[in-house]
Amino acid sequence: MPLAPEPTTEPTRRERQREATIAEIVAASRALLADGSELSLRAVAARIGMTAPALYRYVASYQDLVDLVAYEIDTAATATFAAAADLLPVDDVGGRLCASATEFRQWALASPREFGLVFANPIADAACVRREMLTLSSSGHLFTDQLRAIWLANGFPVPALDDLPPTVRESVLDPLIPAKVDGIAPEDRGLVWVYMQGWTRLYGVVALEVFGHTDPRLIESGDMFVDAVLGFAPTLGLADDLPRLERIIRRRLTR
Amino acid sequence: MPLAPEPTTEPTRRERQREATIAEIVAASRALLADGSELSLRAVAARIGMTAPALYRYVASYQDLVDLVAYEIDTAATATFAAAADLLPVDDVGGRLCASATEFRQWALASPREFGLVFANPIADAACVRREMLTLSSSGHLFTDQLRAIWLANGFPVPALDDLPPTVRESVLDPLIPAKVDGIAPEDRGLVWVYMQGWTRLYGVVALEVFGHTDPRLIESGDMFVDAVLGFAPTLGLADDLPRLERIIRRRLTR
DNA sequence: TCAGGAAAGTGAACGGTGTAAACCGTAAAC
DNA sequence: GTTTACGGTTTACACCGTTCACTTTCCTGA
Repeated sequence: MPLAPEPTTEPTRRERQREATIAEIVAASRALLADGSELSLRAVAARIGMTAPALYRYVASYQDLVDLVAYEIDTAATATFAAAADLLPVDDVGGRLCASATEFRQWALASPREFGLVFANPIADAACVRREMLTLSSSGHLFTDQLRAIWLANGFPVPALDDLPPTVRESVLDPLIPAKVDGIAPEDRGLVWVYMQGWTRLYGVVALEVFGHTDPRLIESGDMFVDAVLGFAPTLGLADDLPRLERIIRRRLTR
Repeated sequence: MPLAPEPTTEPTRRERQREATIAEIVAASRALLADGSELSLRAVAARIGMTAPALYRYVASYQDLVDLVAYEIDTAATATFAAAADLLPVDDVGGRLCASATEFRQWALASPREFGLVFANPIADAACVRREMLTLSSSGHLFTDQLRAIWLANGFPVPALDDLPPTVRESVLDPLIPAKVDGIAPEDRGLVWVYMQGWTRLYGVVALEVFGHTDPRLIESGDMFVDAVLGFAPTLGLADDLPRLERIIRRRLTR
């Protein structure tokens, strides 16, 4: 019986074909979501000229399809968050974070269904596959990277490991969340805790706005979001930059 | 043709019967959710010994049923949040808010589907009925009440109307969100803005935890939640009370 | 008291969903 | 060149929300 195929061998013809079909499935799914249609196996299958049961050759279940699509959407969206930051100079670390956060918010409001798929999909009770999906989420990597850039630039105060609750210390030393911590020395891991605090607040406003559980006029004006971001900025040593950061944020709000 | 029936007339027999059936529908729906089953018209109908189409005599659509159940769940859950506060003396205004907030969090984690129904149900695109549901949400009333109690007790600083962005000023003067503002003088309406900030942060942690998009160990320990609440407490003039408030919160975490 | 009518409930049906099983042709693998 | 396994279809099942036609039941007004 053959061992696992050569790791670095070129993909066989079938494998390439299979990969292409999967890409087609994801593309059709995203197109459906963008159209405002429901994401369903039958709709996806019809769009790529197949019958629904055939999809089970590529996807174990409907939830599996959702996870796959969510992952792809997340990486694609993260690319736009990064692109928003790249419109600013590399040394404007605070501005870049604000730009990405704002782009995140704008994306969420413009694609609430996609946001729901990626960021409001219960992961709690599911198996390890869905858990590891969480740690692979790329948007988390982007924001941790940007946070670290800010910290490297201005050295804002970060809690010492000994000042953290035991469970928090455990979590920042060996995180189960999407975060690029390999480049952060263990004694500086308090930075990850700051990230979690910031992510919680960003997620809070955006989820609140997307689900519409707040005054629509404040969603329209963006004041609630601006306040949330600027309210956290001082924690990152950006207190002196607030007016400038607000301009950066508001510039992205209207487009 | 008869006008609308006398407003204060006692309900006729049919009306009482109808009311009872609606209550039965809600009870069956809540029982389904509590069992972990899916909420469906057919399941609800079967549980109360009816067929699915009969439910349309009481509910206009599935979404309408969801809204109805969500409303009832919200008021029932709010009662438990209030009960948690009532275990503390009336003059411990800060402790009471912490108790209610913690009870809210515990309830959300224990009943994620109910939480999703009430607090993560898109309201944006729907009609006015769903909008007004938002302004009727009772949990918002509880928290605004408790916030006002704190403010009356210790008079923490509140932004002046003139310091608020125009849209925010508009929103706090004539709010479209669940908030009991009738008893708050217009010049003190900055308090409502503080409430929105607090609600945003509370909602953020809880939603993040419920959806599992964070380290499960931090959900288990509750450190993220404690940090979020204590992080906002100073805004409410409770900076000197943090250790005591933390004890109040943690006491409710484990049960 | 009795007829009329509205309200409540049933059954069948339509179009939709995810999913399982049986089946088949074709392309890859030995 | 045979064999195997992959990718696909067809059929079917058990659900779902919703509509329609029909019946039963109960309240009401003359």
